Amino acid sequence: MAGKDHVGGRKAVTLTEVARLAGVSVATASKALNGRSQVAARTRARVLQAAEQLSFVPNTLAQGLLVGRTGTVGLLTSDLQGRFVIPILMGAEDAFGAGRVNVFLCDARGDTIREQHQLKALLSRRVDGLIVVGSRTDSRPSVGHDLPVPVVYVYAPSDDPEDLSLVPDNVAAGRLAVEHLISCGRSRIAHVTGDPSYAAAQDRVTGALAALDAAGLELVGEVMYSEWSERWGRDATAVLLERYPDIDAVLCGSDQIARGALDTARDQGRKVPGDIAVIGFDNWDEMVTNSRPELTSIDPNLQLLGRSAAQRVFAALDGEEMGKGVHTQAPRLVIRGSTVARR
Amino acid sequence: MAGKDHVGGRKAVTLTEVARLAGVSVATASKALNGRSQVAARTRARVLQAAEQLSFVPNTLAQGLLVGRTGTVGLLTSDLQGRFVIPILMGAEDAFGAGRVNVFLCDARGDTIREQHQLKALLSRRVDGLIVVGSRTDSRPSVGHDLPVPVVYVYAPSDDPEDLSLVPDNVAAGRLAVEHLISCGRSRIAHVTGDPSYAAAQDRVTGALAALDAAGLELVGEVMYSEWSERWGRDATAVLLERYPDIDAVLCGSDQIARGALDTARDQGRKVPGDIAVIGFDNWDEMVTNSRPELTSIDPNLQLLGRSAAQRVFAALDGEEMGKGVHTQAPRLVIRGSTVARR
DNA sequence: CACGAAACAGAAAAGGGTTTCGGTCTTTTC
DNA sequence: GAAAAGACCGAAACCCTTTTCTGTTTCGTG
Repeated sequence: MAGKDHVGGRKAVTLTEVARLAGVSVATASKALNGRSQVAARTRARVLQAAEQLSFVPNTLAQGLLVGRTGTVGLLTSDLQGRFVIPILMGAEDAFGAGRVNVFLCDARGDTIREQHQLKALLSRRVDGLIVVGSRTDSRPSVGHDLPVPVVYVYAPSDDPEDLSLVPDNVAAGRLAVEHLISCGRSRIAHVTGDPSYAAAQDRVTGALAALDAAGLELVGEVMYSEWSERWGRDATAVLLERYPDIDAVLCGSDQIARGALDTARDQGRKVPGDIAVIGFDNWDEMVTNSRPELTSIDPNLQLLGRSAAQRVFAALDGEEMGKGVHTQAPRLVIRGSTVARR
Repeated sequence: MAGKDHVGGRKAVTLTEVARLAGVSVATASKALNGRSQVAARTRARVLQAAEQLSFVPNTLAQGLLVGRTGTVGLLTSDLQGRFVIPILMGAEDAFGAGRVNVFLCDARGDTIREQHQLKALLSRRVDGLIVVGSRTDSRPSVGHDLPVPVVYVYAPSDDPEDLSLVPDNVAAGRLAVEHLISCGRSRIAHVTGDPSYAAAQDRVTGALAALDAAGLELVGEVMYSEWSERWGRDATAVLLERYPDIDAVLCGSDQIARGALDTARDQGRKVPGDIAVIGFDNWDEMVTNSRPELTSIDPNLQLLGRSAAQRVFAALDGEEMGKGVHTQAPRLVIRGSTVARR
């Protein structure tokens, strides 16, 4: 008997066994366990005790077969590795966890074939909904328009305007950053950012330039594009300080670049934030709290984004209209020592 | 018809509908789709075409109901946030993805009640196996001994020796680090590490001391414990350099601490690796490649750990003996510029 | 005591797929 | 020409749970 299902374990208990032990029919057992009213108190107690004794757990799959809902959602990501996916995932898992929904996690590793495969697997599991999470804010191909379940795209929007996409508002983020720098009394602001092929980079530039324009200011020099690394932050800032020694703020396209900027400023004896203010994007905890000084950053509120996605799927399940188009999530400014001196 | 299931979608297609379209019984349709031999070639073609036309996807749940297997595995983590869980998760998801197993992801947020809840949910979903991932290498309470499915603990071992646990070998890691420093000609080695309540910290110390002992050396000063942060790395290294100016290597308990050490060394004009070698643990990509110089580190091979866990569950499903006790995963030394000068 | 009304228990169907078994139709062989 | 063999298809059972509907018992009341 042992070792039949697996070593040391027993097969899962079914309602039939509970009913037999309690000496009732499965129908009665079901009603007793689900609090239906057509069961005598004594009978109910007997059933409950039997269920307890066998540590019975109802088979959600069989339940789902009846109801037509599985209470599961597929979360299809293209890049788990990436920092941005995790907070989104947590937000979604959190929102779902509250109701009794479980999440299937699939990582396509950025491979389209693989993604199709995973998609099919999820549909065959009859997920009630689908959340597609990308690793860049650039638009991505839709997974299809006439799927039997609602789909929400997060972080990376779908290229099909009929789909619903939830993305961080990087234009607002750029604007917010510059407004903060200006409010700190800065006026000679330079911008070092990452890979120009990223929509995130372009959007932040757009927002930053708009905010500068609104204040009657201009960016110092050209936007410096390259890669999202500390190294580039260091190198670019070195060039910047040589070419424009009088800048009083560096707007950095990511927290990593910002850390590089802080390092170079420090190396060259420029005080932060006294001589130069530095601000980053992403509010990546480890980067932001370990630098000297701690880094002011724009938080894209990714966890909220994940939660919203989950709520949208919930709503769609309840028959609500799904909505479409790209919706943005407002960012949040987190002020630390790199722009405002600590008393 | 539209908007019945959800906006813009259609209900999932069942085998019955395919059979009707093909003009055969469900039995025949099933056999045709599954390559059974008792179907005429022409009939089979008709069924396949019908399935194609309706884009039929078989209901894995219904299949699982028959077979008694769902082809799903629960992955129960206590802390998704943590850096260590993700690589493990990826390794497992990867290994499972190859076979047709899908992963339910649950995050208990470090809450025991919540964990029990999730566990019950997973069992009610009839997962075929369970992987429990912790965020520290300290042992954790077993989720129970007589569950109807095989369970593997990863990173954080179970406190029940009857359970199977897979953990990184931190003793070996400590040893490996010191051996590397010695092989680089270092002999005056100090150790700055994190929170002493972490088994990881203690184990690495054990390994390090053993390696020193084997080489006839002694640690310079006491082990310096505090927290796993860059700040502590900086402060501790400053103290160290003042108290023992002649040290030629700092063994750091994490990559973060090591980055702090690098910063302080740089501030004080000590050349790395010329004057002082620095080595960290975890091989955390962003930390390790962005420092000046790049950081030598011990990689705990977490992805392999996740993969092993998946394979163990697979094996158990195939009726193999589960095994028990704590098994360790050998670490890997990754040499970079902080211990060996780049030509 | 008899009748109606509750109260309670159980049989059966449903949900989607697979499999077994039995039946029909065609083909081969003597 | 008849019997045996094979090829092919379909009815029905099964997995597990819920729900509806029917049947039985008990109780209260006239």
